[in-house]
Amino acid sequence: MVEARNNDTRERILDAAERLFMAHGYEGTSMRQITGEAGVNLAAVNYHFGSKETLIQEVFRRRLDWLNEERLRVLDELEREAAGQPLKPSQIVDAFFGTMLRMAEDESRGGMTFLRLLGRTLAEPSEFIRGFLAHEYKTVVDRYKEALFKALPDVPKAEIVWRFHFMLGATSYAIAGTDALRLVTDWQIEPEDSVDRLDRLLPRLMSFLIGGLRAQLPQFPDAAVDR
Amino acid sequence: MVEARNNDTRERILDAAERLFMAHGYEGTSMRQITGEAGVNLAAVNYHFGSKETLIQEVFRRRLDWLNEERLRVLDELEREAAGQPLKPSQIVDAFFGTMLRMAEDESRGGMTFLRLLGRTLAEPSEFIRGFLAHEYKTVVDRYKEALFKALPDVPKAEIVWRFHFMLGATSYAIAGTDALRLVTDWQIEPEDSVDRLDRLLPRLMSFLIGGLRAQLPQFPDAAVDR
DNA sequence: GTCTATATCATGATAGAC
DNA sequence: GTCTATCATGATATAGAC
Repeated sequence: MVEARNNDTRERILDAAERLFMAHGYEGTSMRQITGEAGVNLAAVNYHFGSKETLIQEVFRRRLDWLNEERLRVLDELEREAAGQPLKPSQIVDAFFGTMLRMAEDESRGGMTFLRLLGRTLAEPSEFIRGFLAHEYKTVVDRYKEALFKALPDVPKAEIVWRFHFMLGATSYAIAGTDALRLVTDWQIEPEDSVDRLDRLLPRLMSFLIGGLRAQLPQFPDAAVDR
Repeated sequence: MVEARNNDTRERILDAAERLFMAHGYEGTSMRQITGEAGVNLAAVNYHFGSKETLIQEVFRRRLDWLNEERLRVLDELEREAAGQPLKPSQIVDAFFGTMLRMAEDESRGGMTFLRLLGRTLAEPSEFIRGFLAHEYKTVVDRYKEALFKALPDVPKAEIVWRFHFMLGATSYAIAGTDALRLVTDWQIEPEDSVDRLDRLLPRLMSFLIGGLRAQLPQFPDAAVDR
């Protein structure tokens, strides 16, 4: 809490916005709340970011740039080591989802706050948010899809894409960590089973995802053609 | 579109609210949008429902009452037929998630619109919404948890609860059917692989969920005790 | 760069005529 | 039950002094 008194304001705004968007959503958070929590003037947001839309984009960009580069780096590394052989599905799943979850252990990269924001936002209705997220993600998702195609040559590609989709959903939901889920599930949790214990969540989630990814292929009730 | 000219207004409001909340979220939808689309007067919402909060609760209650009763009915039926024997996990999963997805084939029960709204709302940040959803769901989730405990006696209960949680996430995400996902996944979809073809989605999702539910148990890296 | 003050507009809700 | 008119509030954004 020293040093560059300058971009301090900028960072304080981003931190407050990250936390509040996580807690109340984009539409549910006002600029007054953000500047109030950041302890800066109301006008500072527009000065530094231009608009509320640009602000949330910056909130994501600040974290996602690193995450997606890291995901590509890890995949490159795995493929280099494999020297042309297909990877194990569990390696790919861990490189994509594990890297994301482990990021939450690093407070300087947003910690659980950003992870939860990300989980919630993937289901967010605002079109422009989903739009730029899709753009941020496109390259990395394409690379991972290709890796999965190679790793699972017997599974139809459409099936793999759907299962990627299901894995994203299970993970987003798990990391969104809404209180609703604690209520819905509402079990007597032991401390080591808490949502916040990422070291316990990660192996659990990985088992589930890999089980789903490698599940028996579906039996369609009828080879019906288009209606 | 005739008959009771009276509660017609009420239904029109509920229909419009359902669609708009699905498309833009709770905070992102205004009463003016709702009454505009419903073709009724702005004051009608407050007259019929009292407030925006009560309105969205009614939007959900109208559909969830039936769904959750149906889920209990189907589970009762399965347990009656099993006569004390544990059910197959796939039967339980289908009774819970399959019943939900098949509801979307019935336009008079909200169709895809309500299904998507439901998927998105489970990750919604607004506390009061998650609060009453949790309340609506509590009984049915408890019953299904018990059924899963019996069906999978070798799997620790905490593990089953987590996997239920993951299944909910994968399903919510799949039915939320955001355009973002089409972009993220962005494959050349064949018509029969479209999000809207529930008859194709259901078997796919079931395979994935059951694969995840029955996956190998996780290996925790270290039997660490509390910090 | 940061502040105050304010412009402009949209929101949820209600009072009261019909 | 339905309408018009309006209130009170809070929203995003900006102009202009310091």
